[in-house]
Amino acid sequence: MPSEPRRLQPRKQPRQVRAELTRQRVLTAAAHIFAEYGYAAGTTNRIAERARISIGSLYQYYPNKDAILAELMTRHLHSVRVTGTYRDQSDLPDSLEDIIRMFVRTKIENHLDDPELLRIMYEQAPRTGELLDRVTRQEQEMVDDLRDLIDRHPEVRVEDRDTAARLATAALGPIVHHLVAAPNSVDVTRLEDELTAMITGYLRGSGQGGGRTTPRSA
Amino acid sequence: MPSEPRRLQPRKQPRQVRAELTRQRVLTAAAHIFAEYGYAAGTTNRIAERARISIGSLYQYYPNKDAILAELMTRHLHSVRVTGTYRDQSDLPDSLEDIIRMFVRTKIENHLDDPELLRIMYEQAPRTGELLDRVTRQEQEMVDDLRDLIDRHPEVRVEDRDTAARLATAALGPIVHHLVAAPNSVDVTRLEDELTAMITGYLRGSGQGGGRTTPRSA
DNA sequence: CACAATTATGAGTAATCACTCAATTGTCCC
DNA sequence: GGGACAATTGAGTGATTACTCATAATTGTG
Repeated sequence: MPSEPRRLQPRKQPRQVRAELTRQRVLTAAAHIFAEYGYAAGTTNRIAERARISIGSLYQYYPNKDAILAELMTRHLHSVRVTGTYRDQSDLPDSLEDIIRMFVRTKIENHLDDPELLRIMYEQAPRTGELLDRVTRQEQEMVDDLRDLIDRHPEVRVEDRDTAARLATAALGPIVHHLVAAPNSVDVTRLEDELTAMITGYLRGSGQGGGRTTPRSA
Repeated sequence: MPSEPRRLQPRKQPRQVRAELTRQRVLTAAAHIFAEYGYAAGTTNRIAERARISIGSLYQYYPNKDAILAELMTRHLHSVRVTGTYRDQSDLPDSLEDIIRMFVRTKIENHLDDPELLRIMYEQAPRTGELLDRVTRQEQEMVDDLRDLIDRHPEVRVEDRDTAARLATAALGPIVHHLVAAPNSVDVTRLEDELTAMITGYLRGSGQGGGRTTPRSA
C-alpha cells in the first residue's frame, strides 16, 4: 500500500546566505548518510547530526524525508541531461562503435561521482508519485535518444530496433550500478571498452541470424 | 553503521506436523508481503496476519525478521544451484550460442517465479553477515561456471576471458531483474533470444578487434 | 482419561522514527 | 541602538516497529 503522494517543494524560501548554506549542508549530509545506511535506515535525525544542524532546521527547508531524496534525484537527473545533450547534432562520430562508446561513456561518467548513492536512489527510492514519473520519463528519453541514434545508422542490423534500443538501455543502467559500486570493481576504462564492444556487436547483429538452434523445452 | 550479525537459525525445531505447517505458512506469507511492501515496510505483524497466525507463533520459528528473508533467499539459491547443474558434462550443446542460451535461459527461469520478491531480495536484503556471504559465493560460482564453459570453447575470441565472464554474469542478473519485473515487460522468449545474441556476439569478439578509435579525452 | 510436551495466542514493552513548535539567537537596516 | 524579520534550536509527540512472555489450547502417549 504505497503512501499517498506528498509535497516535495520546500516550505520556505531561504532569504539569507546563512539559510542557503544550511540547505546545502543538509543535501551533502543526506547524500553521505543515504549512501552509507540506505534510505530507510538513513534517518532524518542522523542527517541533521551529520550536517551539524538541528533537526528543526532540516524541516525548515524540506517538508519531509522524501523531499530530500527527491532533490538529490532531481539534481542527478539534471546533470545527466546536461552531460547527455552535447551529442546533439554537430560532433556525431561516424562509426557505430564510436557512437555507442559515447553513449556508454556518458552513462558511466554519470555514475562515477557517488555510485553508492546512485544505487540507493534507483533501487530504494520510494516508487511513487512525482519522483517515479520523473525517473520513468528520463529512462524513456534515454531509450528514445538511442533509438534515434541507431535508427539512421546503416551498420545496425537488428530485426526490431525498438526492442534493441530498450534492451541496450535497460542493460546499461543496472550493469553500471552493479559494477561501478562493486567491492572489487572492474576498471572503468576496461568497462567502457567491453560494454561498447558488447552493445555494438549486438546491434550489428553479429549472431548469424536470429534463428534458434536449441528447442525451447529441455 | 550496519548492525552486528544476527542469529538466523530457528530457535526451535518443529516436532509436530502442525508446527511444520505453520513454518510454511509464515514463509509463504512473507514472500507475498515482502514482494508487495518491500523489506522495510513488510512488517512481521503483517506477515503473521497474512499467514493467519499470531505474531507469537512467527517468533517461535524465526528468531528475527532477517531470518525469514534469509530462509527465502536460501531456498532460492538452492533452487538456482539445482537448476543450474543439469548442464554438467553430458548434454552440453556444441555451438557457443546454444551454450550461452542455456545459461541465459536458466537465469531467466530462476526469476520467473516471483520477480518482485527476487528483486526485493537482491536489492533490499540487509547486506551483512552470513546472508551477504552466501549471495557473493553464489555469484562467484556463476562466474566460474561461465568461465569454465567458455574457456574450452574455440569460438570465443576475447582478450581477457576472466573479465568477459565477470561482465557477462554481472550483466545478466540485473537485466533480468529489471526487465522481467518491469511494468510493460518484454516477452521472455524474445528476451532470451536477444540476450543470447548479445552475449554470444560479445564473446565471439565481433567488434573488429578491441582497438579504440575515439580518443578518451573529449 | 491423565498428564506432559508441544504449539498457539496476543496484549504489552522498549526502541526508534518522522516530524512539530515554542522559545531563542542571529541578521538586516534605519 | 532597536525593532522586525529570518533562521536555528532541541526537547517533545504520536505513530510504528520488532520482539517478549505469561497464559491457553492442542496433541501425543500410556
